[in-house]
Amino acid sequence: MGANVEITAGLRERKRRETRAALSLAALRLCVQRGWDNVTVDDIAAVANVSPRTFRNYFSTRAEAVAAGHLERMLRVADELRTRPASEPLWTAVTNSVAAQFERPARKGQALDADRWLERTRFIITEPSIHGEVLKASATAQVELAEVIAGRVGARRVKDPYPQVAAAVVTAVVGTVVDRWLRDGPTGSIMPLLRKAFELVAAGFPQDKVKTGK
Amino acid sequence: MGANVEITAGLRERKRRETRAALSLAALRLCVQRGWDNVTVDDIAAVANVSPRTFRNYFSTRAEAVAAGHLERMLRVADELRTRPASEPLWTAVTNSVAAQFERPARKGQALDADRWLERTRFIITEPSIHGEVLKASATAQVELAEVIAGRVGARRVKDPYPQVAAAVVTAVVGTVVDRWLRDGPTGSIMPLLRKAFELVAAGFPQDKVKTGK
DNA sequence: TGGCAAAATTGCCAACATGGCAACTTTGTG
DNA sequence: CACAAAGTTGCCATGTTGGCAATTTTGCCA
Repeated sequence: MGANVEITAGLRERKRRETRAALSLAALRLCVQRGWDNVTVDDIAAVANVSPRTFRNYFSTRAEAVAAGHLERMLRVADELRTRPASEPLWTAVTNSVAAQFERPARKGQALDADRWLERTRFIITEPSIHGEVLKASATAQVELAEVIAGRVGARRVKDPYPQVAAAVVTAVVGTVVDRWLRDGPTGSIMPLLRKAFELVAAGFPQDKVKTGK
Repeated sequence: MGANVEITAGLRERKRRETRAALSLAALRLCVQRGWDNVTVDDIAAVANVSPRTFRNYFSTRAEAVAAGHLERMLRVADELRTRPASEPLWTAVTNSVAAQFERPARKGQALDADRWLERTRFIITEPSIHGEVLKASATAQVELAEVIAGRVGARRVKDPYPQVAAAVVTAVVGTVVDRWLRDGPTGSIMPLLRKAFELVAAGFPQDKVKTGK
């Protein structure tokens, strides 16, 4: 359970997801374009072609709507991790799973997409008004992440703190690295930063003579 | 700079802090007592003896007011860490600093205080409506924590990811441990849980044969 | 000490957000 | 094809949020 919730469709469920996605996207688009303070629920609902009241059936706040994309993304990290070969060391697998969700979508032709992706990611991570919601979304996804990790390392006994703590660390590292990456002009790939950070984690944050790489 | 902001007083500043504290406390008290949904800004302002408009000069949302206590607490963790002997290993120092802020206040006589402290802590960590704000508060304090850690391990070079990542990990571990502690009937001290979690961190989350303690 | 500029408090208020309720539509199924 | 379940919408009462300007308090110095 929990793996691929998307398998089961059913027109009803599908439309629901579409509406939700449309609202979330509309919210993000408008906020990036006009700025957080210049977007109302009515605006979002209008763009998504539903009534303002319906918006509220899907999200209780604008912030939640905007952060929904981030939630999805973090859930995809967990999903990605699930598909990684068990032979891979945990932190390697995690690094790759995260990177897969935070690399620019250079795939489909247009470089325009990459720009917009960056613009949106930056907005989500940067805008103070939604920071709380974003962190909350991460925390939500973290639950699933913990389950995946538990399955991966083999839950030793109930109440083994390992999975929970490891998942929390992953969330923390991702937050820190993405933040840093965005600030220091996100020119290159985020991979090096991610790798370095998880190397630190894997090494237990050595305090002594140990030099960090080169 | 940053160490003890409280040294400098000035009547003005002092009163400001008092008012802020009074509002925050009033908010927390009322919310614990009546439940999140049954408390309005007006109620809080009334208890704190200021106008509702003044409340808004200090906090922009109820959630922020309630989470203010948590922010202070996390800042105290950073302050505490600053006073720890540099000889102490980082994770030991951190464990102690955190524990100092999350142990029940068994000091001053009344066991009543301990109960109320637990009740409030539980509310802050548990109530979904403020979860985002609490996480945000942690993130805010995390900045200071990173500075302290940087000073402690000796910031190698600018952009050294160590302090930021380590601080993020501390925040993550604290969140996870406190959560777990509260759920599993917070009968005893939180220390063992903290210690175990930071041992995991220090060990870099071993995946192989290594048995975790006893 | 008296007086004043800066800071804080407050009232007023318009625009939004939030969520309960009930009417009305759409969807999937037997 | 009829119908129960699920989804959408309008209506609306309460609260929230923050700008503006009037009023009061505070700290300081001549």
